[in-house]
Amino acid sequence: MKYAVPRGTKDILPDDTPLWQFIEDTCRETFGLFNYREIRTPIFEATDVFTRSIGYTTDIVKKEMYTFPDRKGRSLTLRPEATASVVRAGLENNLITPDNLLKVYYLGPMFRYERPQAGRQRQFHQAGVEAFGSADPALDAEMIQLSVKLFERLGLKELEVDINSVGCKKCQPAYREALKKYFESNLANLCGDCRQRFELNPLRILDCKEAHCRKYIEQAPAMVDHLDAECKAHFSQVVGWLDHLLVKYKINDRLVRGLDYYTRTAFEIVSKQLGAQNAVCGGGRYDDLVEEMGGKSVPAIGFAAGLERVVEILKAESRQSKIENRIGLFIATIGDEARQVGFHLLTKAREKGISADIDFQGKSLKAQMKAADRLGARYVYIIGDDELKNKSAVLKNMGTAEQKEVSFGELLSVFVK
RNA sequence: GCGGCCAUGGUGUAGUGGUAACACAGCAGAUUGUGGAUCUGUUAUUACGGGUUCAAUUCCCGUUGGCCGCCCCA
Repeated sequence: MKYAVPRGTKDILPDDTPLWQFIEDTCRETFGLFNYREIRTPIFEATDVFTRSIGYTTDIVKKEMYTFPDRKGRSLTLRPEATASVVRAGLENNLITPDNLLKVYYLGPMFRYERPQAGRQRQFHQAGVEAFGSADPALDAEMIQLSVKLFERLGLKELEVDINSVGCKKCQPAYREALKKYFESNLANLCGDCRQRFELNPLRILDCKEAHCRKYIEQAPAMVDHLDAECKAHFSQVVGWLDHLLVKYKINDRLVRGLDYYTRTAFEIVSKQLGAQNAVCGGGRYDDLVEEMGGKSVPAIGFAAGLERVVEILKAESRQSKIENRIGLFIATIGDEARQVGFHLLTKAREKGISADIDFQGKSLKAQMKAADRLGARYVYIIGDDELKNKSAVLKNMGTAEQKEVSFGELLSVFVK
């Protein structure tokens, strides 16, 4: 094989596209129900758009971005996620202002240079929403409800919603100190990675899966206990709204997200049906990002769902219900003249909205029938020399094998009714 | 970036140090103008490069890729 897809990318083939289309349609519909409107931003941006928003110390920025100079030497980057792009677009087009509530959604490919693994690719697809202009806890709850509804409509089961609050600029530093103080004495017992995290971002220690680290993590102080009054009130109202909306959730005070811009509410939906990469969706509030990117102070919240992971689950559940791509009519012909007439009828059928096809490989009638069968054609119209004289031919129902004589003129009316 | 496992026709799988087996799919045919059943025939330089050997698909090394885990995240 001379050419192959680049590592970590995949072709989505015709057998799978119906499933993808179902997922995409369901996303659009569900987001629409919650009054989100679609936004489409470029697939690459000036590198700064991502480095400044996602954070210089995150893995994404440090080692996972596809960054390249264009012909004029500008540094561009394939988007590793879409929130930064949406903020940039919203600011540039004056859609994000303190007084305007903006609800947008997006759908599309993202790029991260990582080692491929189950549920992890270098090009992958996300569907996400962002809401700007409100710090209302009800909005946080609505967004979590939206993500749950989305997966419900997609038909996913066995999901768990985890939520936490990571505090804000004011109270998070104190919590970091508290964590450092706690881990300091046990530093020698932690794994090498955690010792690094201790310096760079102690919050991430909470995420460590090493068994011997977990012993210490369990006893570590929780962010929830270190929130300032406002963050605490916000979090309890989010939880209150979730209860009111009957959304099931689990407070997970060890939940930490990997992007630097999150504040207050952080949430994740994980599936028990996936491997190590088990999050189907993650998101949270980012009240400082808009200002950091040059806008006024505008609170915001969003989440993104990983579509490959949804596909993986739906395939495993084989719940895709074989969304078949059948055609309505196949026109089988014998001889050149019949083919010309057949092609004419084919055109008319298509004009009437009937999906239809004809042979292009010079096949025998038998082989044409076989081809029609494989295409799942509901009907085959068989035209030969005799039929040309009578302007009438046999229409065969491929399901029942019934045949009846139908004139050229009547053919389409049979389908219309 | 690190570790483990793996790499045979379109697909899924056998197998052996001496030039590849099976299933399914595909194509062609089994009386002349008709599909889905059956039968027959047909479809592979055994990922790439190098090494050991009289001889490698089978052994060794490297490369590339895949899967799984770490990391990280969706």
